[in-house]
Amino acid sequence: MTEPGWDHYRSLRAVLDGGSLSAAARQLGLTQPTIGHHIAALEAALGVPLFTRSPRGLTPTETALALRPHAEAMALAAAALERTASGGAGDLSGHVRISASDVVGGLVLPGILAAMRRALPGIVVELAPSNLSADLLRQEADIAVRMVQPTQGALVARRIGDVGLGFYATRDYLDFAGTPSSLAEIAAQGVIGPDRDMAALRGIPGAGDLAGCRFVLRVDSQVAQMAAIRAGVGIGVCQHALAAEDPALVPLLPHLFRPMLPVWLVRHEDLRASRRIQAVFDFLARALGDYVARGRAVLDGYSP
Amino acid sequence: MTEPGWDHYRSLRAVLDGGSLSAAARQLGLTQPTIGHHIAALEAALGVPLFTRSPRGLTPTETALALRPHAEAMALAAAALERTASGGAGDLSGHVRISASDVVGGLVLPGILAAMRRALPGIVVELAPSNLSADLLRQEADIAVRMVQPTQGALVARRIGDVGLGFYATRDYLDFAGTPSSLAEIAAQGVIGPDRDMAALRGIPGAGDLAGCRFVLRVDSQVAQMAAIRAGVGIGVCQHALAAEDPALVPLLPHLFRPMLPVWLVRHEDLRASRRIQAVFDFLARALGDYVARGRAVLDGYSP
DNA sequence: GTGGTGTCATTGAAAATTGCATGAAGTGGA
DNA sequence: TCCACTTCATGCAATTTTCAATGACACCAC
Repeated sequence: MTEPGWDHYRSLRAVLDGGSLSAAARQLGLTQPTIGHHIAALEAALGVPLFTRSPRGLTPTETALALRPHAEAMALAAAALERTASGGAGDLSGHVRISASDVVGGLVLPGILAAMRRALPGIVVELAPSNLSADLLRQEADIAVRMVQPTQGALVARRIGDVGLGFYATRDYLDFAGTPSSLAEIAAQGVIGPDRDMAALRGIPGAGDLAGCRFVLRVDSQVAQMAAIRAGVGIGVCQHALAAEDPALVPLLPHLFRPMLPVWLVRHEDLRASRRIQAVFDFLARALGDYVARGRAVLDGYSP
Repeated sequence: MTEPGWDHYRSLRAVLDGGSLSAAARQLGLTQPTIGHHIAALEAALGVPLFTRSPRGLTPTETALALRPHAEAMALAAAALERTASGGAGDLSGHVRISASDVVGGLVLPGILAAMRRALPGIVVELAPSNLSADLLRQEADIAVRMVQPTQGALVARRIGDVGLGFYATRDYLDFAGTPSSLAEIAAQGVIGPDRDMAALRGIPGAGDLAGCRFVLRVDSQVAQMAAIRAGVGIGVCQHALAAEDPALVPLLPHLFRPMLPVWLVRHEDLRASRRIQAVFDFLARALGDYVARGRAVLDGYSP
């Protein structure tokens, strides 16, 4: 048994991903016989078949499925390597992959990234909206914005501050449904809330009140919640700094209901050597700091 | 720029590891010109030099150092893949890599593994003693025994139970130094404790008393602590089930000082498909459960 | 049924990779 | 000073890998 090279693992991953030799060949820019050779070589080295051939593709055997997670891990590491290599690592250009929750990624970061485009013109950002937090250690992103404190040792985390949340609705909606003047009235009137991801609520200190509310619309995507609030569907929860950008939104009882979310900026410890990632990290830290401060100012503006 | 294949990354890693083309070639079973070609190809693809050549090897540039962690991650994933492939994944043979703290790996597991050798004769175990806990997500091990609850999402953890700790010393030592009859006397007489890794103490519930003690010997390795206790250096902390195996060891105040450590068995969520790892996991769970029960019985035996 | 589209397998030729042998150059010890 | 030993670089031959073309088979729509 001669040890197969890493290129063979790449082919294996591509076949597992595409479901056929041809698809894998297209994905890798090779040809179908080449991939076929790779798989055959792997099977010969292992002495076990990895796929059952059929005229409409390859079906992985149990063995191949067991190998899959490791092949995926290799692919992620390779992608991260290529990202790092994309700039000279010494100069400030290349790709940086940022992971953030959907609200942050969809509504907060765009403005910040626009400014970054001017400050760091060589940087190409890949934005990965995701609510999973395991993706940094798996190399799926270089930098992450998180609303919970990271607990893992291999990560470098910087606490940016806290964003305040509050109830908001459009003026139109309130004219139609009435403006509630207590938390009980809000609970009775109903709010826009999460669907299956009730765990999200538990993570928000001070948001216990929400759990007892009647929900008039349930969506897990907070971007969708935000859109629903803006469209006048009802009352919902949103970040103060975000709400302040839309003059149509009216704050409700900002002094009775004031949960706060911590904002953490996280990156892998090993990525210290990359000036590019450091630069992006620092830029995001400053910009998110401004964002957090803006939110605080908005909240202070609602004098009791 | 034509994309380099994964094999080139493997060569890069080997050169970073070995410090020269020749060393890398030896490591990979290739020849020096071949590795030279690979590095040259990578440099051409990146447009940046990765190494400065010298007659006594290659010195990595900053760029190469930035790529290193990702190349290492690929190597770990490849090693994990090969481990998984080593058995048919369907049958119960092949390599399994287990990570555990030094006491567990050095003193507890050997007995268990001896039994496993009979129960699962096809399994080859690689034991990696390490106190770092990040190594599961990095694929450095398939299964880990941990004394803290894992916090990460992608891991499957099973709580085995709690092991009790207590003060022990040899009869010889106590005859010479006197047998303390209170925690204060132990603190005054001095104990064998950790060196720089004081953080280890904080993780042990109920071991706060230790922090105030005078230390007569400081070693971070708990195996070394154990050896020192056995050799009659002084009083030290050790697991009841372990101490019970050595008739020379005498328990001290087992009812006044009784910290407990949780035992967790952890594996990667993705490795569900591997019957081999599942079998080892189950075996370890049972055996460690017995070990924990034995410790409890020992403690109960010390009637007040 | 029939044509179109997808798949994998096989062939032999072209292209790329690898290895061998050698040269040049620096280091350390006698 | 010279020799032994290490390193990397280079040119060329041999091997391996890759590709293009083709055949065979299965499925779906018409």
